[in-house]
Amino acid sequence: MTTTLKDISKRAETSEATVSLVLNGRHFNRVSLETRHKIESIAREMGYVPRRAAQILATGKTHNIGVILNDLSNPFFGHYASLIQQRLWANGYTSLPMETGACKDRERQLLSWLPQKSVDGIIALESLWGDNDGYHYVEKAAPFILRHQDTGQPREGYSHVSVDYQIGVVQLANHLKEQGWDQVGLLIQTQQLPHDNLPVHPRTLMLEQAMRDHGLQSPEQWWYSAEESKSMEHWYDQTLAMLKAHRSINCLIVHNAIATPAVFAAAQAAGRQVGHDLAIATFDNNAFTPWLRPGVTVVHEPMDQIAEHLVDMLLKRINNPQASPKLINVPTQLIVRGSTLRSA
Amino acid sequence: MTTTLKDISKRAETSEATVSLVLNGRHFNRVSLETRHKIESIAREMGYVPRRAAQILATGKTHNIGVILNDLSNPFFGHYASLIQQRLWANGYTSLPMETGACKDRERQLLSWLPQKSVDGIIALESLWGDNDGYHYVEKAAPFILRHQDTGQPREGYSHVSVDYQIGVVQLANHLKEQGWDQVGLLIQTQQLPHDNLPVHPRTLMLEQAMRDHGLQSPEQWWYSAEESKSMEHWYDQTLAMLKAHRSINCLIVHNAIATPAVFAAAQAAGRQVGHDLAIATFDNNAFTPWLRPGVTVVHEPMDQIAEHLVDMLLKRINNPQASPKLINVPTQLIVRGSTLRSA
DNA sequence: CTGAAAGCGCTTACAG
DNA sequence: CTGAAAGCGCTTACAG
Repeated sequence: MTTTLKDISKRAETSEATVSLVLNGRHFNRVSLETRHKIESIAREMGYVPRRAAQILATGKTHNIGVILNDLSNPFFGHYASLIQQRLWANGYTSLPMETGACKDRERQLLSWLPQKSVDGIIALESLWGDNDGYHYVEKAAPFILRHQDTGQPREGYSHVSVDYQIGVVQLANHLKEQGWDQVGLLIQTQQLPHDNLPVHPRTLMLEQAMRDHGLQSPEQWWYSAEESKSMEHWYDQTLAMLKAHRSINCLIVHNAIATPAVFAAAQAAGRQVGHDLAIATFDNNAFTPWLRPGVTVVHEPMDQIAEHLVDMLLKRINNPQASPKLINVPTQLIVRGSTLRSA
Repeated sequence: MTTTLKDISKRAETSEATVSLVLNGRHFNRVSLETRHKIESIAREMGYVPRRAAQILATGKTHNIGVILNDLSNPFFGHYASLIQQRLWANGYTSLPMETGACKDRERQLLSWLPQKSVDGIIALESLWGDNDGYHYVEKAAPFILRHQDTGQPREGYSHVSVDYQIGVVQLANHLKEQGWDQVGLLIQTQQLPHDNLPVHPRTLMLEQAMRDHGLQSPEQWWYSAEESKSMEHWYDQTLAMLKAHRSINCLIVHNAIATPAVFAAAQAAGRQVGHDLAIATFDNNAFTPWLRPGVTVVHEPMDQIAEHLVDMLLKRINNPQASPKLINVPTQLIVRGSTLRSA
């Protein structure tokens, strides 16, 4: 049916080995120009494409990279998936984006399933926090790089890119204080509904600390589970309720830029005017934050740079597995737009 | 290193064949309960995971599906990637989302590369139109399903889901006419910069026809290449220019919902008020269109339903390759929101 | 109920 | 410069 090495070798009246060498460009002084041209033209003519599975089985290299992320329909992760795929492709690798759906069990399942199945390495975009020890065992099965937002302390046993929200969050608190926005309503995300020993998102902890340091008050906080945070209605309802219950609030900090259109709508419904009597700031810059009116102030992580680091670190690790794990720290940056600027 | 069937068969004192049968659940009355339990417990204990490549080579089935799409960072395609991945997964398949970057050559490359390499079938989300004949040859290599937006005429040689924009576009023209928005500025996307025999997007053609049928004027049109259409600045600049040049325009139709925040901003900059002296409508509903103020009227395609069709048709075709190709027509629907409603 | 054997399509020493 | 051969780790008739 489809053509194989053997087919080509027969027609070229040579051995499979020679065909393999030629087609993989591993003929230096090893194959005569004549047979080489012959093989190449026959391969082209027969439309030969090597069977991946056979190559993988023979070499032990898949040239596949698993990319673990929360949800492809979220443009934040979609953008990362795109950046990573392009960079991997340029290096001869294929990326396999796999969704966890913000489910820790599913993440674990993927993490244990992927390495032995069909990838040479794994990049994980941490969207679930707490219980970091779960990552330890992965590196034993395959090179593993994690992007996370904890403070940049080295973790044992695997490489990681730490996105430093400390910087951006302090810039934000400082900026809000300067502009006189001092009563902050927090719309934050957690992993489940709040209870005793609830895993709080690391950047939320940093934010609270920075606010205390700058004398910002927080009369009210709302917590969202990852599940709820997908519902724009939910953000709208809760924002509206918060603004109605606490007239003193003059600033909203939203965990995720995706939600800002609903938050803007709620502010309008509450009779507030963003930039006049209400500031709004958020995380995770995206395509529309500059274009809402007013534009949305954002603590931004440099996604292009991070994607490059993730890929480059992983490929280095694949080529040199016994090197010790590395940590790269990438600073975030506050982008100030109209939503936190006091207009006259 | 990692455990193989042979390792297990040795420890269980049986043959690889028997181990394979048990671990694949193909023991009916063929393996004794005793050896079966023995094998299962040893496999668990040794943490056995089958090598995919070996299975693929032996069976010829990859259980991978290539999903060809424009750009994962675009939430429209990201959402499709997510829906398709979940449904495939539920059926024991893995999806490989692959970006074309809106490049026809790249698409062609993927289309010829994937089948023989590592997939059992292909789902393509057409984002490049014209030159449809290019798809013919794919089906010969692997089952192939296309989602496209042409009129729902059967195409030869492969199955497809035709998203019927005719319906939604007529509803839109009708609605605009009713509301008295009759001077329409068109912000449309094309594949390259306009010239003689330029491939116009099928739904643009339908829209123009529907507008003529309803007596809507179009004093100005702007065309965007797929490349330009990624730039929000571009949409903003061009919208502003259009509104300034043609004061008579009282309605904008935007090719892609992604751009609407920039279009709204431009309208504001031009001193226009959406819902009062300017209507805005668009295609491809997304998470924020309901939440801009006013909400954005949209011609919507039912993505969940389409994703289900795509996956189900493909799996059927894989299981029954000699069945003749099918066509499913899915209607679009107009969702009316404030952006096209005349407010008092 | 179970095992020996061939085969999937490559790659890679190795021998010449 | 080239070929014969082993091997990657499974599955699947087939024979018993």
